[in-house]
Amino acid sequence: MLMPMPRKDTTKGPAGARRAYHHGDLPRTMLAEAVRTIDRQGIAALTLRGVGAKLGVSRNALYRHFANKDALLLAVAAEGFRLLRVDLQGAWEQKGGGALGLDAMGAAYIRFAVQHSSHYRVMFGRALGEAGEAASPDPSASGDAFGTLVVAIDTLQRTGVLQGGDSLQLARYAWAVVHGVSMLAIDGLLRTPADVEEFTRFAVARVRTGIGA
Amino acid sequence: MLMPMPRKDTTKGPAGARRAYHHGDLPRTMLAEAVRTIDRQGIAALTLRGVGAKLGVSRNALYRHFANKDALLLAVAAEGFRLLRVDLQGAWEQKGGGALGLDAMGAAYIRFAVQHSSHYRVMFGRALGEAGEAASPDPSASGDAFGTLVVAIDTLQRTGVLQGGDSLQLARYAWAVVHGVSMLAIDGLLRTPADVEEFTRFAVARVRTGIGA
DNA sequence: GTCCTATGTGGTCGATGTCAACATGTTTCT
DNA sequence: AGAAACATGTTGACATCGACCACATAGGAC
Repeated sequence: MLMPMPRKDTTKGPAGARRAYHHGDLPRTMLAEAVRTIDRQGIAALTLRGVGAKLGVSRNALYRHFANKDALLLAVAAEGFRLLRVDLQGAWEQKGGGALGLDAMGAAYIRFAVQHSSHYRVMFGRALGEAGEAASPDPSASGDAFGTLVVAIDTLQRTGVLQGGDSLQLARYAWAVVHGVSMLAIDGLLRTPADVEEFTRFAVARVRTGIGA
Repeated sequence: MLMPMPRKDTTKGPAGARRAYHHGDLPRTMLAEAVRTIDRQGIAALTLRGVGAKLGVSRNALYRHFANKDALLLAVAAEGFRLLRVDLQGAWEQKGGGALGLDAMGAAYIRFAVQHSSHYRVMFGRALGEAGEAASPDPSASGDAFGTLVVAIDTLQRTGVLQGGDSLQLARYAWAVVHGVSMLAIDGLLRTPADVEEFTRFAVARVRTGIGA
């Protein structure tokens, strides 16, 4: 039962592309299953044994691809930051930058948090080792996403769309707002999706006013 | 070893004040110990056995005062919301309300999050049952703290200090900002206390601009 | 074919949350 | 005062979980 994932395409593709030993890219599958579990039952319900079982694989299989449970969560967070960066960048570019681009980034951020709430919770929920320093994904992956925002704001300042001043401070402010809004949305203080959308528009507009666009 | 806490003051105070059966208000002591542990080792390191040991009391003693571990964390969160409400109210009143009062509330919020980061993480970290509905302390205790903010903003609108509009939206916005700033501060993206203070001033000022004071 | 490495499995251990049964201290009722 | 009722703390036991270990198997290198 549970069909050991008949994905045995032993693609002997070009050099070094090692894949499909026994199972067929377990790491990615496990990561996806972890996210799925968190989505449906919460972080607390995530168990290595459970992930293995769902994939028709024995418990310890995971240890060949992740150092431990924290590493798995860390991978979820990293994936989240990567996806977030892509979304932000996409929103910015689709609007061709400018003030509209900044607004779009804000909306995209919040939309990401709502749609990928599992990723988002892991990214910021400190479910990982909360010793806090070495384990934190912020400097590396988060930096990518945050960096996207900094660059955007910096661009707006140089093109005169935004007032001058410390671009890092402004970026931090924008980040704090969208993050705060995301938390409110995820934690259910904004009931309906319509509420979320309306408040998103409200907040994004206030940021523009506050930031001086 | 571990001295069973020689706090046997059998205060037979006035009516009904039941206390000091065996230990001397274990519930409060346990709550404090839980916070202390989280402060020093993180939420993940909080264990019922550990709390019991530190208090010179066997593991299950806790179960006479809390339904389970989640209940203990819930109590921490509830205490946090209570303390936060007091701080916010105090800041508002000390400045005699007005725009200055609102600024003071913002600063007080962030200061609370930084100084009581353990409480704060539990309050918003979803370390509790993340099924999310029944367990959430938001409607009750958080409502108290959030309500303080709503009342303040409503007052400012009626006295003409603040522009009109949906006071609930404005309050949500302010909340989102200070929450976002708090997260940045707690997660170490603002290195020094001076950084935190500076960014707090910056953010509070932007909120005022954005909100239209 | 043989060796090496990558990958998956089962055994086991310690830690943990929780339930049940019991022991002891405190209050209340008569 | 004595008994009954209750509050509080303890020990025993169990299931679950993360993690380590030794072992089995698959795939490629030579």
